[in-house]
Amino acid sequence: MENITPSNFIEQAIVEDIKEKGLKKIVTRFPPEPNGYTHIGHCKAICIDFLTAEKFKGYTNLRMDDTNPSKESEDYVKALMDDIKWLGFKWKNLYYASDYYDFLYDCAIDLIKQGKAYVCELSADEISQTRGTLTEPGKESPYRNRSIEENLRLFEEMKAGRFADGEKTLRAKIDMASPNINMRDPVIYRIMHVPHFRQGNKWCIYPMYDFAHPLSDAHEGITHSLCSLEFEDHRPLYNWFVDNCRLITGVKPRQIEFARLNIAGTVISKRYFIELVDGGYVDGWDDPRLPTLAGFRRKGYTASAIKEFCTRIGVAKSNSIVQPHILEACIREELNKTAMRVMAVLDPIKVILTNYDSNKTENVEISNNPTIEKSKKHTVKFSNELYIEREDFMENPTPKFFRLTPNGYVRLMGAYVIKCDEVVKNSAGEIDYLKCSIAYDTKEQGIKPKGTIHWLSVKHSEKVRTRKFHDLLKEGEVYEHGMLDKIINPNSMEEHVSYIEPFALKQKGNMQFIRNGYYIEDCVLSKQNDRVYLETVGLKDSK
RNA sequence: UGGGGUAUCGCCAAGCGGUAAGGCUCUGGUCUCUGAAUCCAGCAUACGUUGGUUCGAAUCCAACUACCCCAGCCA
Repeated sequence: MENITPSNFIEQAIVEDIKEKGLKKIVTRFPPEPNGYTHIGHCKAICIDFLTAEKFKGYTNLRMDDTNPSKESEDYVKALMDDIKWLGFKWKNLYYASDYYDFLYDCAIDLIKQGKAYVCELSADEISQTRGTLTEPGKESPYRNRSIEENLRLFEEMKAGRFADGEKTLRAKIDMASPNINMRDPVIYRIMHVPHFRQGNKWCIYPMYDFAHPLSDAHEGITHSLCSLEFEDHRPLYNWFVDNCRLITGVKPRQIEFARLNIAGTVISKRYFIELVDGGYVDGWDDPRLPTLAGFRRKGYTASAIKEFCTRIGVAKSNSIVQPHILEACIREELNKTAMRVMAVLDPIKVILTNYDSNKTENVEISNNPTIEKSKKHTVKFSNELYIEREDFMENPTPKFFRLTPNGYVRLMGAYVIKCDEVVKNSAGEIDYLKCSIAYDTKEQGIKPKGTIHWLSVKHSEKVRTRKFHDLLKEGEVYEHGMLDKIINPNSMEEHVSYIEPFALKQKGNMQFIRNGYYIEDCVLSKQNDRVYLETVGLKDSK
């Protein structure tokens, strides 16, 4: 642990702490509130929490921050755990803040006994009104100076359920004139006659985050409590509880904040996801259009690529907006090496081979992944009627167009070299189909086509459903559009074969990805910020 | 106008007083049974602004400016 070179400001701080405090073990925690599914923002936090501890040979606890029973449920707990496991992280202990309710209650009693907490009878509105403003100090509550005995009795009665929701609160007695609003006698316990998903009806008072979090951290021996920037203002309060609660012994945890993740063009917000899911605008939490881990997984993203992304974007304190191309690059880099490829034609134009027997069918072997030297192959049926990509034919070619042109040659991926002999048009003057012929003797004739294109046999391909996706809040139209190599059997495919996404149709470099023919089961065209994206939908969990 | 933060290439981001890492994007070239991938090369005299200290500053000091967060009995 002595020779660790810090690679960000958090690790730097930890190295200093190790020297100054003589820490033996670094312990972090990932503390999600079980009220929603894991999203890419959580992933960043998860990576920071786990990877930091890992670097110092320490460990990370998973703690469900379940201090508000009105929002939380067991379903989310399970989903959260599944997601973290899927990412490949192993927590040392699984805890629940609710496991500490007794301890936390004792801490509150201790604070009261020290005259550092009091039962307040101000209503929520009154507390709000007496809190002061950003520029003016607050007013002290008339209940602030009750006797310790009375506070003890009242708090006991709060716990016993004598009062209605909101009637009383327990507040820390700190400083109503503090320039930091969090220090103006924050509420630490509120009355909520709501059953807790794990505690049932045992409690009707629940601790607030600001109180429960630092004490939970300290209680379970967390040395570094890493959280996002918006909690910077809470740090003095965090330290106040750790310093003032006499039940805390041992190493005091240190809170360090980092900037949360923002991705351009993507909303990362539980509230927003809930709206979309509950409103039926998306398929569910795992809709591939959502930046949830479940959505990414369904879309074919891999855990390692997502983790790589989190590593690449780094950890800092500046509020930055990461461009999605960084994530895309991570996905592409990995999937390029691992994903099985098949041919897919999105915008077909028919090719009829005049010198190929119309009753004949041939099996063509095509590599599952050309970047793998001894890649397995899959069989694709070849016949006299084919579809090629409309974009791969140009009637009046530009000088550097290497694909199919009238009287030009092009190679059909894994199959023959063909020549376009005639462009057949309909009455409207649009291309109906192309009459082509196979050049069987390319070698003899010295024909070396510069281009290679993908294709599908008309009678052996099948349509896939695609939808045009205008706006996340509107129902998309349905289009029949696009073909899929029929030979593909999803069950035989390895994990993560579904890559496509998200790429701009107009960006040529990225177009190559679809042209390379990854598996598509169902596509969605989405338009965001004037860019058109194509994403896969419908491939069920690949786990 | 109170408090807490942040400002380095199109996007992330290192740097911690000794003369601007790296990744993504982009641009050339190479190669190729998909114009992809690969490989090779290029891409900040410049670090929010203005002053100051110093032989020397992105790094220290001062004053500005811009943006973010805080007035839940949410986390």
